[in-house]
Amino acid sequence: MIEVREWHEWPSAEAEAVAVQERLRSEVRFDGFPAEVRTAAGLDVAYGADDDEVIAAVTVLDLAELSVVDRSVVRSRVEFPYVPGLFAFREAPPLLAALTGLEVEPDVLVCDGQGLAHPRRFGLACHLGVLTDLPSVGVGKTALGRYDPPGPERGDRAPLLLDDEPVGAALRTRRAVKPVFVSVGHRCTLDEACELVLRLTPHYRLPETTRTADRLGRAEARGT
DNA sequence: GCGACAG
DNA sequence: ATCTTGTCGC
Repeated sequence: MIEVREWHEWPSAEAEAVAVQERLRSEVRFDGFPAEVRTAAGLDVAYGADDDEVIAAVTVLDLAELSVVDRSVVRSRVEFPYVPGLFAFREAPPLLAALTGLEVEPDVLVCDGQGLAHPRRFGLACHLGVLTDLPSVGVGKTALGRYDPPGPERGDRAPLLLDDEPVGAALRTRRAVKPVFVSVGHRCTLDEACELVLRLTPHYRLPETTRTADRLGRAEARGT
C-alpha cells in the first residue's frame, strides 16, 4: 500500500503555497529508476457538474501488456483555485486520496502536468513524487517554457527551456503530431522519463496511462 | 500597458 | 478543466 507522507497543513493562501514548494523542492531526487519497473500509474482529474466537484482517477498499467491491473477513483471537492504555478495544490489532494485506494503499488507515477518544468522547478509530478517517495514523471500537453520544434519522427526530441535553463523535453510520440512535454518528477532521469513515455505511446500522442485514467475519471463524472 | 498563464 | 460539428487523412 502507498504511504503518503504527512504534508502538515495544506496552504490556504498563495504565499504559503509558494513557501511549501520552495521547501519541498530540495527533496526531489534524480537518481535513476529502481531496477524493476514493471508497472506505471496514470493520474488524472476530471471535473463534475458542480463547480467545485472533482473526480481523481488513477489506473495502474502493466508495462509489458499495457493492460490495466488496478484502478481507483475518488470524488471530492476542490479547496484551492487554479493558479498557474500552483496547480498541484488543486489536484494533488484528490490524487493522493485516490493513490491510497490502490491495492497494487505502481513502480512509477505518470502525471498529467509538469515536473521540473515549472517556475520554481516543482510541478505536480515533483510534488506527488516527493509526498509518496515514488518515482514520477510529468507529461504535459502544453509547454511551460520554450522549445525549438523537434524532428518529425516518433522519438525525436528537443530541449524544453525555462529561463534559458533545460527543464525537460518536447518529445514527439507520433509522427508529425504536436509533441508532449516531458520532465522529471522524482527519482528518475530525463532519458528514463522519455523512454517510459515512448513505451506508453505505441498508438496515440498521450500515454496509455493518462488515457485510461482520463476515461475512468469521466465515466465516474457522469455516473457509474 | 501588454502578453503569458501546467489543468 | 469544460462547452461542441464537421472535417481531413491514414
